Amino acid sequence: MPELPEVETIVRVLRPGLEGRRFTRYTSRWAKQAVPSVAAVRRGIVGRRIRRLWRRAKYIVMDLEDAGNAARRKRIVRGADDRHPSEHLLIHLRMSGRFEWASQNKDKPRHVRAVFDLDNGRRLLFCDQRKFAKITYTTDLAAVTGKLGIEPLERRFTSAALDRVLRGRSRQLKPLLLDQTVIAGLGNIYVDEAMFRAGLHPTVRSEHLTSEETRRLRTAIRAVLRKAIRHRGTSFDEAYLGGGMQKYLDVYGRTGLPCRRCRTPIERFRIAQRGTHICPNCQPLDGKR
DNA sequence: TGGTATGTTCCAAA
DNA sequence: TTTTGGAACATACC
Repeated sequence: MPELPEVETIVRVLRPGLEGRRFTRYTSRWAKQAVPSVAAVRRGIVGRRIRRLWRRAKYIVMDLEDAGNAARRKRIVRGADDRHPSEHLLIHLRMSGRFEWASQNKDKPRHVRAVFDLDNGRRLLFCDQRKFAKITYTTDLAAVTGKLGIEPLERRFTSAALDRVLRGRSRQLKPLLLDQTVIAGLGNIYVDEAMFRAGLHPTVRSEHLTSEETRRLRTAIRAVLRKAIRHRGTSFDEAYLGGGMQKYLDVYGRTGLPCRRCRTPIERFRIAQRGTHICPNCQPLDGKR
């Protein structure tokens, strides 16, 4: 489910309830979800304060306060300080991970895989129908996130930067845009949406884009992500937050419906095992590419 | 019953 | 070496 805009939305929603709080208890109902292990996550986070909650690509990142006692301090990586905390809890939601605050006057949430208790008595539930999500405790953030590519909403993501990405290899455009080591945070929905906005066919070879097409693609990626964040992401079922972006999708999930721009029916096919949606008229594939 | 799913990773083949 | 395809992970829904 979640791509960059959904993860960003979740971080913004959770931040007031988590920053400054301390974990008092962590229990897991799905051991394989915890990395490196349930015990290691528990040792790493219980008793620790969450200094900051932020997002890197599709990861939810919690910076943990450095340990307060001498025994723990010894274990901390050298150089850790307020600006560069050395201990982190990372959550990757994969296909179906989601957070929910425990509450008595609601139905029991389904697929609860982990429970986090906080020092103010609140309880955060982590649910994950398909059990693909990962909860990682690490003292080496770069070991987890170091291979991720550029953040598409950062200033550094210029047309020139995208141009380098596209020309540095010879791949079909869509699989390249989905590659987290190249651009970090795009998923199947927003890649399809961005390519539609840019008028580009998903199988175009990346190195063949003109500089004008590259500029259009950069603008399209940023616009679609910003719009999705503004609408709090895309919801596909009742489970998720109530984001409203699905109302504004142009191609994803609109197979057979008329293109909003030219009325041509939207087509769906498969690239790299991913359902792919295009308007064949707005996203032509000219011969040589 | 079989096909599908918004993600990632690993392996094999080209 | 790079790119691509397939399977795996695990479950629910249509």
